[in-house]
Amino acid sequence: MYLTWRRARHRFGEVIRLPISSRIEDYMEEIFALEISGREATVTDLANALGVAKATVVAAVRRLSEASMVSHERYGAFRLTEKGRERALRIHRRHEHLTFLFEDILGFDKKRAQAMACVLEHEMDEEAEVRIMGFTDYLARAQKEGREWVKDLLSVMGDERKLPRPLAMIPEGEKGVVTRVTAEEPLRGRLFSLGLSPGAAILRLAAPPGDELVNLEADGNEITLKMTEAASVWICTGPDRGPYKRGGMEDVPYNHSA
Amino acid sequence: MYLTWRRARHRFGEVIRLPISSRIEDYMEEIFALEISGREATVTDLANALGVAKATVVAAVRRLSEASMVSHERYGAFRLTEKGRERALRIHRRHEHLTFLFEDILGFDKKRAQAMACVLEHEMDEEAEVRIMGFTDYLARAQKEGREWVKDLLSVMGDERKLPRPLAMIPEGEKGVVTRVTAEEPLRGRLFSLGLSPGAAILRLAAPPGDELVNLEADGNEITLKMTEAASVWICTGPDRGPYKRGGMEDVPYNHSA
DNA sequence: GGAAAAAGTAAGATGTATCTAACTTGGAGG
DNA sequence: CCTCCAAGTTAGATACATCTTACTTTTTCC
Repeated sequence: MYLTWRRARHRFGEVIRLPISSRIEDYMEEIFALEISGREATVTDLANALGVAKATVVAAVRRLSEASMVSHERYGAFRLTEKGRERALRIHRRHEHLTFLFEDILGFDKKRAQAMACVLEHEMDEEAEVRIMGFTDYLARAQKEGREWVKDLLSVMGDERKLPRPLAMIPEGEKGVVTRVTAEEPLRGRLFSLGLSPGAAILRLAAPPGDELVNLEADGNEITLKMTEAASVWICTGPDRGPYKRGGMEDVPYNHSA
Repeated sequence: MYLTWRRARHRFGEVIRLPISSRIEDYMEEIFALEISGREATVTDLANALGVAKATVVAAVRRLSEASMVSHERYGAFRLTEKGRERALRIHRRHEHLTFLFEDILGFDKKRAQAMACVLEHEMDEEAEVRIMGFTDYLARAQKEGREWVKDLLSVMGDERKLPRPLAMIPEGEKGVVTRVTAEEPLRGRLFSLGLSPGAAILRLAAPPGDELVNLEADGNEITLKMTEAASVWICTGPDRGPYKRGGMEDVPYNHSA
C-alpha cells in the first residue's frame, strides 16, 4: 500500500519528494475558503465540498501535512500554515478572477465557469493572474459605465456561429471563408500575401497527384499549398458563415460610439 | 464512475461507451494534427510530441482503439475513425481558439498560453467554444482596425497591479480599497448597499468579541459583517492600489475615442 | 539477401487519486 | 458514568498514466 510505504519512510526521517499536485491544491483551496469564513476545516467538510470519500481527504491532508502546508493532529481540525495559506490564497484568488471572467464577463453558466476555473487556476503564474485581473476589471468597468463597444462585444458573443475546420479537411469543390491563420511566422506572412487572411473566400480545387499538396482558389487566384501549410488555415463553410463576409464587415454592429 | 462502468461491463459482458480521459484526448489531438498535415501518426511521433515513452503511447492507443476512436494494426500507423476525427477536431479547434486568446490577445508567453489551453480545451462544450471564438474574433478585428479602446485595454493589462486579499484576511487597523465582491445575490446587493462596492475605501476596525464578526469603516460609516460575508469582499492594501482610486477613475486612460 | 538499426510491443513496476469496508475515537444524551 | 453514534482513520483494492528493461518486427543499407 502506497500510503503505508510513504508513512514508513516519513517516520524514519527520510526526506522524500513532496510535490503538491493540482488536485492536492484543490484541498488547500477549500481549507482556505473555510478558514476565511471563520469556520474550521474538517474531514467531512472537505469530503462534501470536493465530492470524495472521507478516506481520500485523510490521504490528501496527510500529504499536505508532510509538505508543511497544513497542520493537523489526529481527530482534530486542519489549519493552514503560513506557507500553506499564502499558496492557498493565490489559488483561491486566481479561481475568483477566472470565475469572474467566465461567468460574469463571458456569460458562461455557473457550472461550466467553475469547471474551467478549477483546471486553469493551477496553470497560472502571477503574471498571468495580473493580466487576467487587469483585463476583467477593465471590461467590468467599461460595462458598468455603459460603453457601447462592450455591449457590442458581449452581444456578438451570443451569436450563432459556424465553427471552422482546417483547410486540409475541406472537400474538393467546397467553398468557404478563411476565419483564422494559426501558422507561425514566416509562413503566416506568406499565407497572408497569397490572399489567405481572415475574410478571404476560397474554393478548394481538385488535388494534384501526390497527396501532399492542396490546390485552391483564393480571391480568384489559383494557389497550391503543402498539406502542412493548409492545416493552419481555418475555414468556415456553408451558407451561414457567421459575422465574416467577403470583402468587408460593414454589416456587423460595431463600436456605435465611434 | 469509471469503476461503476467497469463493473457493469463485467457483469453484463457488454461494451458500453469507453470513457476517454482528458489525457487520452491529447493523444487524439496529436494524431489529428499529424493527419491534417498529411503525415501518418506513428508511435515515435506521438511519444516525441507528448514527451512520453513509446510504451505509454502504445497503451494510450490501445485504449483509443478499444473505444473505436482510432484504427490500428500491429506495427502499423494510426488512423482516426470518423468518430475519432470529429472529436479530435473539436479539441484541436478549441486549443487553437484558446491559444489565440491567451497568446495573441492577452499577450501571455507561448509556453504559458499552451499550458493553459491544454487543460482548458478538455473542459469546454460547444457553447463555450463559440463564445470564446466570438470574443477573440471581435477583439482581434477591433485591434486590427486600430480601435482606441483595444489599445487601452491591452495596455492596462500590462500594468503592475497589487493583488487583493479577502477582507477577512486584512489585519485590524489596515486601510484598503474594495476591488471586487464575489458574493452571490442577495448578499451581493446588501454589501453594495452598505457601501462595499469596487472603489470604496475601507478601514478594518478592532473585531468585536466572539471571533465571528468583522468591524470596519467604509466611506466613513462603521459597519459589522459576519466572517462568511467578509470572505467575499476583496481588498487591495498598501500605497499602490492599482488603477482604482477613491471616488472616481478620472486619471485612468480610457476610451480616447469616445 | 542478410545484418544492423530503428520502430514497435510486452511485462512488470511506480506514483497518484480514488474507492469500500472495516476499525477507532470523541463527545452528546440519557 | 456509560453507551452509542458520528466523525475520523486505516487497510486493502482499483484505475490510470507513466516509466524502464527486454523482446519482436520492420526497415534500411551494404
